[in-house]
Amino acid sequence: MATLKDVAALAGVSVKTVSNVVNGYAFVKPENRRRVEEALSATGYRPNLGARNLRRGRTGFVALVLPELVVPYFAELAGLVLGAAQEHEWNVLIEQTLGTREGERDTLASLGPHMIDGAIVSPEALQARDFGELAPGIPVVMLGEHSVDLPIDHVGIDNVEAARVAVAHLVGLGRTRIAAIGAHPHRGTAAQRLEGYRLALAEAGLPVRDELVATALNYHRRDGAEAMARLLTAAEPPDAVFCFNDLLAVGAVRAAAERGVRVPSDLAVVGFDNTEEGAYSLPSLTTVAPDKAAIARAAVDLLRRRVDDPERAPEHVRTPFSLEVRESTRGGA
Amino acid sequence: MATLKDVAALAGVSVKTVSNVVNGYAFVKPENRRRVEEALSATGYRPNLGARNLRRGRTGFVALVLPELVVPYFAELAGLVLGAAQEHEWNVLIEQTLGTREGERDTLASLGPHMIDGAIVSPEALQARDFGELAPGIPVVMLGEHSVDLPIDHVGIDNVEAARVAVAHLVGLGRTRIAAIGAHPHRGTAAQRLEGYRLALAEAGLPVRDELVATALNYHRRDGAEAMARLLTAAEPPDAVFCFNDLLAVGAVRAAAERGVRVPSDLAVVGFDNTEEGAYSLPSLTTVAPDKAAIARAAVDLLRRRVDDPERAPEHVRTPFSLEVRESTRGGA
DNA sequence: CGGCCGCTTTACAACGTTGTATCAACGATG
DNA sequence: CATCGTTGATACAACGTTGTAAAGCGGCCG
Repeated sequence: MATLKDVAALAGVSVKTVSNVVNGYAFVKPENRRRVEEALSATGYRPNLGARNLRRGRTGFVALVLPELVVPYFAELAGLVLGAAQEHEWNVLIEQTLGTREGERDTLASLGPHMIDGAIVSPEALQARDFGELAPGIPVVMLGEHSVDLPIDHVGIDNVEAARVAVAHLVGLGRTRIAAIGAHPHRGTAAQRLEGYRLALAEAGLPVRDELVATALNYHRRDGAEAMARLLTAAEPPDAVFCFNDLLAVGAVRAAAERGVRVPSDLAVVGFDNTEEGAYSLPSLTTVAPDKAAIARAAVDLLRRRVDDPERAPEHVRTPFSLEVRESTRGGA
Repeated sequence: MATLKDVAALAGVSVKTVSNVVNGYAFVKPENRRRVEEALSATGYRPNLGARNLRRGRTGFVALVLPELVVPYFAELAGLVLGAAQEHEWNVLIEQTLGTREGERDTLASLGPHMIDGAIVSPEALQARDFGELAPGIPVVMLGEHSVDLPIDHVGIDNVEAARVAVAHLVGLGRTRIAAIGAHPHRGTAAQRLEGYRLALAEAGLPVRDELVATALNYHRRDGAEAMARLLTAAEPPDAVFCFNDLLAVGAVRAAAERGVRVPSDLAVVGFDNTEEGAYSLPSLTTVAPDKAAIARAAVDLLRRRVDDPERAPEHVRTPFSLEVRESTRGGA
């Protein structure tokens, strides 16, 4: 592998002159520039980024820390972050937390100080809170959960309002026994969506029944199916359900179908995340659609600004969302 | 950020002694070891991986190059590769090709020689062929496509046989007008699955009808739906369809449903990849199930061995698969 | 007692790059 | 003609780490 030294020797100039050419320094004699460029392509020189970074103190890597890639929302988001990062000439290192905090702590602690310029973190459960101490000094942008008390940049939608809109839509269909799937003891977003759920019910003068609020410890299809199965055994089963993500909704739809409950006529279903899967499922899912591209872009932009100026005040960017109304709440009753 | 020098100063020993302690060198006087360890934790020392790697010539990074993370198969695979890589103390850098080769070439060419120890590549279209020249000298393991002529390590299932089994299953249900969705001019796997399809038909004494073989330029849900819509306009529409991945199958199922064609009674559907989505869709998808965990493990293992010994002969690892029979081919006419 | 060996530590160089200081050549200015 | 500023090139040091060679210090053996 050719180094600056090799190129310099071939071109008959000093190492620094080659470096200058490579970095576009203006004052190089045309003659020398030509010779260097020739030597560069002759040797197929590629700068050693490791060495360059060591010298410059930047690495060109950012970490994207998220729970699981198998969750389509995160996969879609990761894809968009990859794209956005590319425009900043950043390479993305993906770390899966899988819910466990220890492994996470280790990787980030060892990787943290030197190998990454910053991190975009989609926190699960408690992680948001103690992230500051976990990665001291690393520029971090947080996704999803909005913890105003933390002095950390943050991007996300208004979860309370989004949930309220979703449930209000169900109310507008005339449903009265509206269930929720996705309550979670430690997840900030879960608390916020539950809050929006309660708000919408209150606005409609409907009671909040505890037996209609189902907990989901993970947000996978299986959990949605199990929760729905439980809800359907109630004396008075729900006529609508708001699921805190699309996977839960997919599971819920299946559990309903397996028990002969028809969607949307017997049960209207709303999901969250607007994954492509939900748009193609049978029936297609009405869902809260966060602008994922905007989230990815905002996160990377925010991280860029934080890296450039570590002292700036933390910013909270609120990205837009919309409600995609599809078959799972259309027609029927 | 503390460096070896800082720690050495604090402990009153040389930089190298600290380095020795950090790296577990045996011959350090207990007294010194203790002092160094104290200084280490007092300063919260973290080795600068960039510097270490520059010195050692290894980076601890591997690239995972794949078409798109939004395709669930790749998301699931990526998750598994991340896990497998962790056991080798590798960090994974994910690159999306999005089908375009230029961007791909650039990233890998610049990243290639110095920042990654190797790459696991899931090639799309032509990429397999010219990958050797694209990333000269980088240890590479190829996924999916089996090009025996390339002197490159490779992991994958027997696509011809898998497709044959899938279509044979449809034949076994008594279907006679069996369509295929996913033919592609440049994709190696597409050619192989088509081959298996033809084989199974031939074995059953069924003709291969060109009008029943649908091309799909991408393997997204939309493409499956469009292809199915075309197939259903035929004079004699198919009574079964073998889709080259689950996304195509999901799209096909939806297109069928929108036209009142029932699955599986009117149309039996088989997918490929065994994504979770297919297991929960309505109806759930019969699908070819490659052992994804085995693929991920084999790929990382193979890469490890290649990195350790660049001269070894390329190996082709064939991972197992099975056919998951579900609702989309169960019961019905 | 001299030489050798094993343990322990250290100085030094090197990985490949870039910032800084320096120097030389040159034309312009007073 | 002396001085200055601009242009162009270079040597050197440094980023933080580790491999190498070597040296100091015992003790053991001949």
